[in-house]
Amino acid sequence: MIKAVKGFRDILPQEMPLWRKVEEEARRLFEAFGYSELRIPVLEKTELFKRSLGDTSDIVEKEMYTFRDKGGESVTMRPEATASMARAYLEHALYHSDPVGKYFFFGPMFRHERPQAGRLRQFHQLNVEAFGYVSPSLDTEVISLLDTLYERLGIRHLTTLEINSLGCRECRPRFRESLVEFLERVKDLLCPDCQRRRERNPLRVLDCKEESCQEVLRDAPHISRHLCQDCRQYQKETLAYLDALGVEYLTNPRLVRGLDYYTRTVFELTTTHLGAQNAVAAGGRYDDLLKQIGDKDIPGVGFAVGVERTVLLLEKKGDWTRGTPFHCYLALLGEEAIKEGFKLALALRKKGVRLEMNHQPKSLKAQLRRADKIKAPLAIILGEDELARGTLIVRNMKEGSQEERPLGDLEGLARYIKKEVEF
RNA sequence: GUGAGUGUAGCUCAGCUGGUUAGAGCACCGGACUGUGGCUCCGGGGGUCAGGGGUUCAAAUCCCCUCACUCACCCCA
Repeated sequence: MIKAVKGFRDILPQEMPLWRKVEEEARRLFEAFGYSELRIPVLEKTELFKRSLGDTSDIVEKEMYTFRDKGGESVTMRPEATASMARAYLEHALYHSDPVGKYFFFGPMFRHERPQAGRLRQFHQLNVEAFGYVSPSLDTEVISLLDTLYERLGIRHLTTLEINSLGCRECRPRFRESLVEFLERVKDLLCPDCQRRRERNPLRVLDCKEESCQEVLRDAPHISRHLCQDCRQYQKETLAYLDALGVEYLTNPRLVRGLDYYTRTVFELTTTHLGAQNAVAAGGRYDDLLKQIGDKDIPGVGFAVGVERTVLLLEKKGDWTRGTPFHCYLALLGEEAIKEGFKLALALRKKGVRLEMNHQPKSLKAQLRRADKIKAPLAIILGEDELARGTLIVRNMKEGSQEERPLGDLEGLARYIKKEVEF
């Protein structure tokens, strides 16, 4: 048997209601905040991600689905959306029509990692990006949007919002330098993973989970002490806005994001309910990203929500899902009735009645059993006897009562059904 | 890439220290009730016991290899 590719999964009908809930709530909210939907392609030139994420980031180094297309060009299935959205923004020169560009996107991402609970090779993200302004209130808008989304979904209480500032192109290098210096001094005390991180991506040593490392890091340089005056003021204002809005958060000076392009504000929405995976959404400001992939010095801020992980939280909370409910089941007996009934089915369906019928001759018992199984509140029975009388039977499955109605009165029947099942 | 665990029906699982034709519940189909669902009772279909090799008179059961899945490390949404 041919099975799905490892790390790629089907989303079955029974899961769809929760997916729709997330997508619909997100769309409604994003639009309320002034963000417009933008669709980006699955495939991009590999160079885009190398430049934006950083050559030495894990994603670029070992997790991308990269291949040469028939023209010999190296292309990559997007591992994240921010770089693509920035590319689209620049490519279409959208900054000309409006100083601030606010966009959202929903779609699959691809990373070649070993799958485990809450981690897939194809997974979905909802992205929000605001290009054009450097402003604490814009950062706050974006963060409060994420906060509100989870609030609306009823799972904000299962998560924690953590915030930090990574500094800007002025102060971040200085901090990095002093951190590297510090790590050099204590390198023998670090775990083997951190030995590697120390050289590749020193900031990441900060959020190592090893207790021994955290012990050592107690004396490590603090990012907050290295922030320049502007960054310090920026963070202060951002936090003040969040306080004013009543957004609950924790500042975490050890919070570092895995992608290279972040500057100043970074944040993560984490949970303890997803096994080893703790991030359900994350984002931040990236004032140097657009310059790296285009030539425009345009700042941006945004976040990505892990949709699978969000759906898992909804399930954890106990949201239950059910399929599309039927309004009516049509039971037919005898060749003539089947012909006539098929026409009736189409007419009712055109009027919006969610109607199911059988496509194989079956006993009335079997047909009603199915009507019961799919929880249709009404069943219409049309057999040879009714056909001869020019009638049909409408049976109320809950009450067990039924009545005979004229076959020709389509309008009346449709009205009756709508009244009975209230749709 | 590294480590650990698990593979028996569509699903959840039983099958003790090897011993005839491999089981249950749920689900599915049907009958009891020739045209009236749910409840009950009865019956039915569905398995290369993940695959391959080995030990043995005999393997779902013991050993080895492979594969798949899961979880964790790593990384991240």
